[in-house]
Amino acid sequence: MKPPAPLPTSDKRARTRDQLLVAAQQLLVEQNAGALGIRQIALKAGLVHGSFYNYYADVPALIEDLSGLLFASHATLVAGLRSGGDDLAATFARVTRQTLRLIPDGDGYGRLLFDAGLPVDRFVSGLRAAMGADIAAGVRRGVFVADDLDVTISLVAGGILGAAVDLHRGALPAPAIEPVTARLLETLGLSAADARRLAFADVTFITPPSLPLRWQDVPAPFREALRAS
Amino acid sequence: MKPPAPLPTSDKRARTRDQLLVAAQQLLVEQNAGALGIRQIALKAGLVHGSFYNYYADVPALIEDLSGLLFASHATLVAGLRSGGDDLAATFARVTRQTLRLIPDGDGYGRLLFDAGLPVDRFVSGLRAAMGADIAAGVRRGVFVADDLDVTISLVAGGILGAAVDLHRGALPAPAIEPVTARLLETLGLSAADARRLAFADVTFITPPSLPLRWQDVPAPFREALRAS
DNA sequence: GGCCAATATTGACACTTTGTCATTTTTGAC
DNA sequence: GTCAAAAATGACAAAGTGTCAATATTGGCC
Repeated sequence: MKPPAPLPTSDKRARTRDQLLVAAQQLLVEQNAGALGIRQIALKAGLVHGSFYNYYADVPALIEDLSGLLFASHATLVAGLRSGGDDLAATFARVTRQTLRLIPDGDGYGRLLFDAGLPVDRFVSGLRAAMGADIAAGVRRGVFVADDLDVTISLVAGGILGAAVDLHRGALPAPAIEPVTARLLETLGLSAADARRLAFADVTFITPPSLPLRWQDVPAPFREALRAS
Repeated sequence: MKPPAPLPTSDKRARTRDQLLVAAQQLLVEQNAGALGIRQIALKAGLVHGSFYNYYADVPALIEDLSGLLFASHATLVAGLRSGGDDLAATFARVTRQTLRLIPDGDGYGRLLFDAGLPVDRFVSGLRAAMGADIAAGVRRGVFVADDLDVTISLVAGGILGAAVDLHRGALPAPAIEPVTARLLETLGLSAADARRLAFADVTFITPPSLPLRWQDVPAPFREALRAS
């Protein structure tokens, strides 16, 4: 079987692995991660099942890489939002709003995160770490007030996750994103007025990367820093 | 209903199914749900793998039942706490504290919920529903204040989940449970002083059911109401 | 205690999937 | 254009899944 021609190119390895990841994401639209099979993924990616093992040891290994890719993709987005200015409260509001906006009527971020059975540990702990650092910095500068920092971080990170889950389920409508952001800012010690002002401020949102995600679309510095495995 | 049949009155069926659930819980101490095999579970329960199919269609079906059992077990616990009194704020504090106490140094509730790869959807949405009803009732009675009920419920439910995750990971120490409870009560509109008083009140905790869980240990009314499929 | 139908268990079977690997094909640097 | 390294292939052994007719067990009834 044969012949299709020699393809152009350079990093064949990276491209083939992305093909596997793309195939997995397509299958995850209709299946749970637990139901994915090596044969299935490989065929969808245009490979014979034996070739899968050139890239991953087994399906969980691919799933973990996909989960890392999802996190890297979000981290890239956040980095873009963060570079806007150095007002920590305003940055928090921007990041929170844009993150929550990814969920509801979506290209499928919500499904990937909450319904597909991916391990979201890395995502959640990464979110907590990044946000924890920002909140701690805000407290040091006097922008935020928190008598018990760890408790505040848990509640704020949990609140964002809870809102995301509810947005995905339809238990919260999309217009609730700004009120949620405002109340989180209050939890961080801002006055109700300031919280509202920041949460409802006009902002231009960065367009998020569309699915399916590919490592090749992740800027190189992030790719190297975050592709753990 | 079966019109023509001498009905079995034994609980052998229920006992064997509980054996399968127990075997699965034992295996989940060291394995992910995705890695469980029918043969493995059945052998551990003292059966041949073919017998498994008398009880569940496949492993995901058992896992779902286990997830329902976990929720039923918690719901039973909460019902016991709730019957204490009709002060909604005090009840909220009791339920939150006892729920969070299950997680950290545990018989394994934390692992089962957060690490074993069980689908926690039912648990999370059940928590949200029960808590949402209580919060709404509290708002109606003037015990709680919430301008946007859905937002408040999302943030409070998410906060509890977030704290549970962090307790399980060790990012929050067990003594943080009461401060977390206090801040959640503030989110519900109580004054800082009232929140602290309720969150730190002396209470006698009900001892939770120990693992492994069995449907036979769930009181009959809850068993019937919650054993979905 | 012993009988009997309903029910549970068994083990063998066909089928699917996984993981390995020697071989063939493709790639891209020279 | 050549060639060593890298990737893809397909056939295989091993393991798991799901089915089912046959066998064993259970508990109600006398």
